[in-house]
Amino acid sequence: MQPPKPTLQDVANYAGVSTATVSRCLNQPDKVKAALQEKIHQAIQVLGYVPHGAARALASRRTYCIGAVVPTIDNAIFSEAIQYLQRHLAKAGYTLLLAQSSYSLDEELREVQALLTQGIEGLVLVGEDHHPAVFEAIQQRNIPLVNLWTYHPHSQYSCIGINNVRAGQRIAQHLTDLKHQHIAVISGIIQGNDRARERLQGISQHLQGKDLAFSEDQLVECRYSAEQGRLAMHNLLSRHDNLTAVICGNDILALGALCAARERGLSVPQSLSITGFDNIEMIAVISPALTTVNSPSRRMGTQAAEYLIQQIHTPTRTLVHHELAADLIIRETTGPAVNDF
Amino acid sequence: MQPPKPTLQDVANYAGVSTATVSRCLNQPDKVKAALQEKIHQAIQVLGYVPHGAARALASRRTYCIGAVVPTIDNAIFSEAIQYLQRHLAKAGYTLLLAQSSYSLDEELREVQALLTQGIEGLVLVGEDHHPAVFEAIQQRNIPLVNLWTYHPHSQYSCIGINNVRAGQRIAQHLTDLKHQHIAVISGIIQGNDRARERLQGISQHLQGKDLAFSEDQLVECRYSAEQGRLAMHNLLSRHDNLTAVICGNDILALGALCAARERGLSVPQSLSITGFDNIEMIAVISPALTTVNSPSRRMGTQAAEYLIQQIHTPTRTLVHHELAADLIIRETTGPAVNDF
DNA sequence: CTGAAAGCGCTTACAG
DNA sequence: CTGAAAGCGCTTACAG
Repeated sequence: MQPPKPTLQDVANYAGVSTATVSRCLNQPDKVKAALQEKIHQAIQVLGYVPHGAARALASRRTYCIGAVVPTIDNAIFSEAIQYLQRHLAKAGYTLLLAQSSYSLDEELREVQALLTQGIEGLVLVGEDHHPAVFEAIQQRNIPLVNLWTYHPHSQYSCIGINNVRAGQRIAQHLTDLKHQHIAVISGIIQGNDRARERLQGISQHLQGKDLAFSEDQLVECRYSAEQGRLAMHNLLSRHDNLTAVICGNDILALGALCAARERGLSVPQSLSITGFDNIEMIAVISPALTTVNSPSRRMGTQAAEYLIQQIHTPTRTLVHHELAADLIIRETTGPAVNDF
Repeated sequence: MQPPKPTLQDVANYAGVSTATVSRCLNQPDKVKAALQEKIHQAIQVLGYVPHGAARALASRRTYCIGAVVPTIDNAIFSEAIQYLQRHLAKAGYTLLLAQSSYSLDEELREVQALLTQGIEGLVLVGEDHHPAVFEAIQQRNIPLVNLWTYHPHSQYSCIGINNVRAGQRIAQHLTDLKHQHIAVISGIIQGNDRARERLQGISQHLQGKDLAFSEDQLVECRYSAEQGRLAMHNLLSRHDNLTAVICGNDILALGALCAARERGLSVPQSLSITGFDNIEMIAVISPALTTVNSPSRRMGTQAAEYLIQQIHTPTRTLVHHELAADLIIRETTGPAVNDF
């Protein structure tokens, strides 16, 4: 039924040359006479030859694979970044190996080890916090690493991302500028998520700077889903009757919060302001359009690819600390506080 | 600086055993004495040994890799399916290799060839239409294949998906049941997208069955983005002043269409009904909540994993044709037609 | 239960 | 420009 898959040896035999020549024809065509190339390509065509990647990788000590592990692919900002990362890597002849950590650092470590086994030549992770064994393994193999969505100018690892503390401060400031004094937060799970932690820190710092208390009962942590955001909002609203603004950890959460406000007959932004984070495409076209902070996902993907490719091509392991803008995008869900209690 | 990465040989030397024993210890631990296992694991620990996947794949002729190529990862239905596919494969010890085709069959072929080079043992694609060379290559290597999002009971390839023609009919029928007579369609690009083509076909068939004309000027094709949907809607609305319903190719397009209707002061569903497709999470929590058709992405991902794993474990190449329900989900964007012209 | 040895399918100095 | 041959790091009958 199935003829065993042809090997490079088969191609060589068919074309009447050595395997070395076929290999060169594939990898360094300029070193092979045109006439032979012709013959060889014909043989490849006829036999339906497809190179054996593992054999090639073993012999050449190159895999042309880059690994990435993101918390989840099922979040527009990550899938966008991945899309651009992959596209950019492909242009340079690299393949992206993608894994998910589900926001668990232990899971991330396991995925990194699997990627290492696959022979990745570069790695992109999300955030600054990782299992120590990740750093060890990467360093031992001298593999370039870049952390996305985080910016720490003095980190000993490369990063391309945003200043999350500042982003948190900025969104909080937008609200205090509007005279809000009773502000709550719906955050993603902080555990294992340094971006969420730092944003919350920024919010908390800003509020304290304004002499506004920010205590535990003004915070709800939940998974990033619309339904969770909706429940969290109901929760907050029934615990506090004086809230005028709610900061959400991402846009999906904010959409759920918006839904809850609607269910309670609270108009946004007249009686309640709501903010998101990420600026995913669709929140601009809904009504009311969501005030949010832009997450430059595509640029992160593209720049991560550029950095890694450059690092692979040059032996020097120079770090990069690149801060991208996290612009506040004011739309329709935030307005002046109504402090009529 | 960097000690060269340790090989299995190094581990064997350090533990004072042969490479065969280390290999067995890793792959068939029950065949190795506990005392030796202890020693070997210690050696692995100390040396920081990570197996060389390419060498293993070459020697064992197994990669434990499954390939998938989807049009784009940046679409919730595909990323959800991929997420579940990956999770399920991981449980069985398989790694997912993911690629994107950008809705191009030629690009899909290139990606499949790259995956073949990587040594995939199974393949999942989206849709029924693929480059002939894809089928040839897959067949020559006797690799199990499953097509997602499509259901054709007599296809010579396995499929797990929905009946797109029927789904199109159903959504059109929902509208004609509501007495709509002037219906337009905003579809994704049909070229290279058999799902979109078949859904459109279903819509068109149903309308013709009701003696409702469906001509070219009632159709706009565009990329799947909110902004494109918005523009398409404005386009349709300025060309036709009697439209009472618009069927959109997916939820994102529908969100854009909803935005355009709002911009023109048309209330939905009072003066215009709008439908989506896919049932992505967030469209349930916005207002008005979108009427749509459910796309069982997660189940497709899970079932594809199950099928491929089973096919890899058994030599028989039995086909599966699995139809999943594409339920119509009626929410707030559809209502009775106002035929007051 | 363990080891010696062949071999998986390529690439790459080296020699010509 | 081309070929013979070694070797990449594993696995797996085979023998003991």
